[in-house]
Amino acid sequence: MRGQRSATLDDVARAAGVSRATASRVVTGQGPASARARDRVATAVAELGYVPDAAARALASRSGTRLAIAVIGRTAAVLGDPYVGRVLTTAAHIAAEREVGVSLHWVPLNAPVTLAGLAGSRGLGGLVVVNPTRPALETVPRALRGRVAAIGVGTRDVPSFDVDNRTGTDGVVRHLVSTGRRRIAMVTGPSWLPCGDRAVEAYRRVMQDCGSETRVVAGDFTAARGVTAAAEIMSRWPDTDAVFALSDLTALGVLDGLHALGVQVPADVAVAGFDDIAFACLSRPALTTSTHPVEEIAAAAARAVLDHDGRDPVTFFPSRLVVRESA
Amino acid sequence: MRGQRSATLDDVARAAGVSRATASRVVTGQGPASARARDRVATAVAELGYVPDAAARALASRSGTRLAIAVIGRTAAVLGDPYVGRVLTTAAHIAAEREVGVSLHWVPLNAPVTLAGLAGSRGLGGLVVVNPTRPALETVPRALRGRVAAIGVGTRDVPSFDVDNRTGTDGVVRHLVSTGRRRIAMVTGPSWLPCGDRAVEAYRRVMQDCGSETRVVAGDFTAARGVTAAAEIMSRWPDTDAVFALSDLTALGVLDGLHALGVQVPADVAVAGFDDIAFACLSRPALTTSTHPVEEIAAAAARAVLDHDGRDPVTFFPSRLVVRESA
DNA sequence: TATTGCCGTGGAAGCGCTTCCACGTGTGGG
DNA sequence: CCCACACGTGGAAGCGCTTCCACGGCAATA
Repeated sequence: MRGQRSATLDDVARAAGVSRATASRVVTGQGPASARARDRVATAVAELGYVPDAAARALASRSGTRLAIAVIGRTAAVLGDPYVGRVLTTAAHIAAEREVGVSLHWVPLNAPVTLAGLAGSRGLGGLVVVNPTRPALETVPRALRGRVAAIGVGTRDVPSFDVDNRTGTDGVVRHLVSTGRRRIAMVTGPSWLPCGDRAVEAYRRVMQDCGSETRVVAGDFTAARGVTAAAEIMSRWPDTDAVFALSDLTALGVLDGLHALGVQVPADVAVAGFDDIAFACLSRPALTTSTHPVEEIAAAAARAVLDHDGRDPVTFFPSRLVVRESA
Repeated sequence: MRGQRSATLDDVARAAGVSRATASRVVTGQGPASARARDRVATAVAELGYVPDAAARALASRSGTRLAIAVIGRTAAVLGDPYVGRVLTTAAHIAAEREVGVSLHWVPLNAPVTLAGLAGSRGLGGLVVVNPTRPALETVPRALRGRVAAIGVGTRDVPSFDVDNRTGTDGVVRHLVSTGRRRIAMVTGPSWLPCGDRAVEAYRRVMQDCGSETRVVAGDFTAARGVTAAAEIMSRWPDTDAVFALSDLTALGVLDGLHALGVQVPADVAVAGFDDIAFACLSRPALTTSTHPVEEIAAAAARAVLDHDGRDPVTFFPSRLVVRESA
């Protein structure tokens, strides 16, 4: 068992009988190196169990070797959300392809911890901000601009990637109308997330087209809120015949809340969600919803920051209606 | 608008009219500094928008400022699993308390990418390995030993934290027995995860105690597997009157598969899961299960590596039976 | 007034790595 | 046979930061 100190590149170079410069070239695979040198260094690396120091490497090469994901949100709940899990999974994949690490940051809303501190910019290859708010985005250090992308919100400040929840909502609500529903309530997302506005707008338009009043209650994308929202809606508008929630989690909660109220779904009230999460097809009745290609979106964002390409400011990914039993 | 290069500590020192050493002391808050110096440096920092470079800091101070979470698993699915999301949430919190970052790594089973490469040890304050396999654990660089903890598996190699799924399973299966079930099938976890062994053992013991045969099929903690497992069980042992799955996700899938087969739950077959995930109470019928204090476990593991305390090698957290409608 | 002690400070030495540059070598063409 | 040109190599200069150490100035003590 060797001493405490872990092996450095100098140790490797010495063991291999070459200079540190040569050892570095071999280890990184950059620059010329004779077969002989390559061999000896490789042997030494294996023998000493050498692992390059990420910090030193980042410092010397002044290049990013890390993809940071910052999740903005009011509570810890956001990280428990399957949505974030899918984003992280995807990011981890893209990062693995590029051989960069992923760092994860949870930024509370109205955070004293800003994205600036988070970044510690050297060694940061790119930053993907999930559900950014404008103030949060403004704390991104200047040096990083151009290596930042947003997902979950369409903003023009940085390249953004999001699902097209305008047409998605349109599709769902029209489906409800086409099955004879007219008194349709909507549970939105949290008010600090502007992405819901486009959806609400789409909903209003359809309601207007068929001469119905709008029934909007604020949500927060959680299942718990769905339960209370169901009660709220049925007490404010007892003749409601359909509920559309901008999140499957919430829709599932609505299903539960309605069940507790003794309301039959879809016989009495139809329920539809948005996202098409894995559980959507496991609920009873199975949830009608609209897809949300989270993986595609996250991959696009991760690639955008890592490749540093100057893309269109906002990209919307299409959402597709999935009709199951609940509506 | 200042030049491209972001401000360094030298810039701050110059602007404040002090030496770099003093500036460093003020910024880190370590070491003596006069009120005057503190003031001037603080002003300069604010003015220049200075952000310390994490890499350089880690390199110079040779101290860890990052908590790494490595998730071991066969497919990307593991990261989509709510379990991992909860672990990450918790880790992010603990890390935020300690003012360290979190990095996330997905390590495929039989990974060419080992935990060694992941670590790039400098700047790593600790490593929590989720669902470690012994080979994976062996790739952890020596320098890191003592700053590594495992969760999701009880291993003696490093401090480990896991739910006590032996007594948890015992509780669930005895509950099934107490409600008159005798022909109970079990869907296990993935075979590469040794943690399931203790659970299977507990199940076998109860079955033996009441003179029933064991009916075990291998699972993988996914809902999809639950659907196929239900079909498999009902065709192999048509008289089965209860199914216990070691994961709620799988149990939910079993519910779905049984429904497709026209089997009534719990009338014909009782179903129970393990984990008590959020969706457990949203399914119809609501799922009977046993708790899994993921947050507590993850917090304990994160604290253990960050505080570098020499705790007991294996800690099991108790699981509590939650009876709902499905069993 | 001379001596001891302490505190705030700046100089300088690295942390482990990448990369520029200059320096031999060995090859091909003139 | 000599010059040009590659190519592989080692020396050395940093990357931005922390921290050791020695130094000067001040107040407290003799």
